[in-house]
Amino acid sequence: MQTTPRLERLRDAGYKLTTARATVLGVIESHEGHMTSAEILEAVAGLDATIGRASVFRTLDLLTRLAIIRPTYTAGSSTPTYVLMPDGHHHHIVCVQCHQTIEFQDCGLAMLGERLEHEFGVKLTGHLLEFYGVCTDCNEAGVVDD
Amino acid sequence: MQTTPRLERLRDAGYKLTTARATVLGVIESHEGHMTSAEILEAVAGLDATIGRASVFRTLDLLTRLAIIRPTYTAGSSTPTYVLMPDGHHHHIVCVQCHQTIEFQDCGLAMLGERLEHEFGVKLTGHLLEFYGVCTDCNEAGVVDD
DNA sequence: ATCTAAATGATACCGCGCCTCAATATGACT
DNA sequence: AGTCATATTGAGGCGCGGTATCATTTAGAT
Repeated sequence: MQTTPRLERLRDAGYKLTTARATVLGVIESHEGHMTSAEILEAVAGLDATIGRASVFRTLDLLTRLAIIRPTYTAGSSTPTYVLMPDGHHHHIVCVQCHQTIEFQDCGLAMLGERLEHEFGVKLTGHLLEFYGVCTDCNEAGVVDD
Repeated sequence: MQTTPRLERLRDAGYKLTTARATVLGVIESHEGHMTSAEILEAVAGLDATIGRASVFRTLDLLTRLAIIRPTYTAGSSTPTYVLMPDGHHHHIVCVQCHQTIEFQDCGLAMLGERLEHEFGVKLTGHLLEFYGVCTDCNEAGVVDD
């Protein structure tokens, strides 16, 4: 089986490296952005039709628990989009009008993270920082706001 | 109709102040924490049985668009929990094992926000900062991790 | 009081995500 | 390499969260 850094993380955590898991992770990694579960399901089915829906969802849950990906709300109230957190963290801006996301690098959060670990006795593995606002396009499109 | 600061925000944005909206917002405000849609539905039904499910979900969407609340996926991939963002922002730690959330105050993000506004030409209204990790309890419960 | 348009509630519907369980594949051990 | 225990899988069905529809009601302006 292939051996990518992220797959190793699975093994290190005591999980088996299976085709289903490798495929799901591969899909997300190659996309390098936000994907809905529907998109992931479709892409996985395209690569390997023998992989079942259930396994995809199970893998998504697993990857989430390992802080490799993170479900995040962007559009409707349902169906999260999954975002890859290459180094355990991710940062973006979400336009509340058009749901476009702008990713950005960052940030003085490592320090804050360490402080929190001591303060609350937790072991942190990653973080997500989301800003909300109105993007340039939507702003110009002219919402009667201010 | 009642007049709370947050309800005024609805009116200012051009929305009508209805019983359904006031009730939903009241439920979330009085809970002051994370609530699933099921919990909100139940609480609303308890207060006013004439309010329909659809309106509750519509209101949740509306409040989200106004950055008054924010859905976040703390547990599974489905069913987000809604968190109140009193001042347009919120910060918490999510345990990836038991899904407990620890809220904390913050943070040097105002400065970062301003920088981003200039850099990307967006108008920010709020932000959410989530840390992921393992809480003390789960850590002691002994996961074979390191 | 009147009027208009936004908002509501009831219901039915759709599809995401989960559960179950027998079959399979992984990784450890010999 | 072969064997074995066990985690994991895939298929399919199910539950339910969330949405669409539409006639009715309500907020708010005049």
